[in-house]
Amino acid sequence: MPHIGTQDNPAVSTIRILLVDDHPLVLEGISARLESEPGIEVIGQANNGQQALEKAAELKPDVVLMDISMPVMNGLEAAEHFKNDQPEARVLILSMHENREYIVKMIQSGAAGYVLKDVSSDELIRAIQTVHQGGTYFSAGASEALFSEFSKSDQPEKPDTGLTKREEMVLKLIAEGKVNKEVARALDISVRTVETHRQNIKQKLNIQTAAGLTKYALEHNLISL
Amino acid sequence: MPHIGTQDNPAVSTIRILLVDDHPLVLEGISARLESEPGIEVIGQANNGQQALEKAAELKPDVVLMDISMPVMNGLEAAEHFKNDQPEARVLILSMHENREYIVKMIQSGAAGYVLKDVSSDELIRAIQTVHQGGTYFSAGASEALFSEFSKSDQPEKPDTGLTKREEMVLKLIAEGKVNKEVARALDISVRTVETHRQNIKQKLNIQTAAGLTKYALEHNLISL
DNA sequence: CAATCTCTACGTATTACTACCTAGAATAGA
DNA sequence: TCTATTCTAGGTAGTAATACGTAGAGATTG
Repeated sequence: MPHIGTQDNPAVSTIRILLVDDHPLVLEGISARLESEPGIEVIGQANNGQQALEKAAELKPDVVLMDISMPVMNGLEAAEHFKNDQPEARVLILSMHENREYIVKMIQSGAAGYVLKDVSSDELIRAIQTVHQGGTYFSAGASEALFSEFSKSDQPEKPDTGLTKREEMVLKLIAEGKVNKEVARALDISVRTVETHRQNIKQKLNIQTAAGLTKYALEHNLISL
Repeated sequence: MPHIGTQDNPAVSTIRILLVDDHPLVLEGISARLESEPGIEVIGQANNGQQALEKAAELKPDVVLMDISMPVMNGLEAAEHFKNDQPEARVLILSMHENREYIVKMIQSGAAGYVLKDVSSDELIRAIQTVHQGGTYFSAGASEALFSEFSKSDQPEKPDTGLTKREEMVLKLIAEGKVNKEVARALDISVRTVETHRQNIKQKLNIQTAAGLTKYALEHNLISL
């Protein structure tokens, strides 16, 4: 327990942690490891979300290190409550679920980070420090799960559009909002040629309108917003 | 400067860093600070994205710490190239831009993290360690910018377009690829009215073409892909 | 080398969109 | 209540896009 009036860590204040997990063993293990770390102090433990909220209200932890799956009140609900009732507390999720949905939900519920249980204790400590400083932390597996779609969505599959290069080029320019005349100028070809391309494109893609073309181009990442 | 052949850090291999920034002063400062950190080694520097790619190909850094705004080839483009050409290198963006668009784009371009230039050197080092271990790091400001909408994203915010409800409706239908006649039928109004709406919309948004309208609608979440 | 594909370009007619107006009815706000 | 806004609708003209053709030059390929 913290004492007052004597010399504590001078410059860096200790990060006060509330540990929440329904497995006593996990609780103990992590607690022991964290306690051995200077600058980190485990000020309390809880077995479920309900308890966590109560203890947090009393202890005012800096960081709440919490599991997701728990009885009584799971990490998701608990995170919601933390966001509303005790926004000062930074919630760091410690989970074994690598599921994207989970992670996104946790973020939306206000969690500041998400580490998988397979991380090293060093990494866990780094995560704690990060969220304490206001940052966001995702461990490798989590960030992968979280951003895999995100990042792949850049140029995912270039699914064979059936369009020729030239047609794609024309489509791209049209989708960007250029009129035929401008496209023609840009590609240094006749307006009629552009029209021909345009027609062929629409025929190939079975699209009728200009707006449809733009939508198509966006869907297929020929252009970006 | 690094030496070879003598005792380096034994268990933990050194994190080899390539620093990229177009400001020599920044380069020097960060480099000096990082060099003082055990476990981190600045193996090279570059002034722009182009150089960064070349040097990286040669030096094979673990982490590329890179600015966004640079001449010749900016961080965004460079990150793209890294993703494609040297995916082993983890790209950590060091930027002063707190803009959400920037951050999202960087992630989509394959960056493993994004730290604002106002972070402490301790935090920067933590970020480096994080991305090196495969994690994702966002500093406080960045994660805030990144997830503020995300968290709210239950209803993906509708920024005031200045359009009336009816105009939005028309715009939506147009953006979906409907021609005026279809819009008119859908809303049970005259084609002329749709045309009027269309004109007003274009005037309000300062957009000239139909394709532009679609793009606008997509950008502003009036419709989704 | 003939067949195919791609890119280029034009003709003609029709339809759609655009620009720039006016204007009435309904509604919301000061 | 007066006013501004919104939604409705139209006139007139010009510009752009579409539909449906044809067709030559150049590259690719079986």
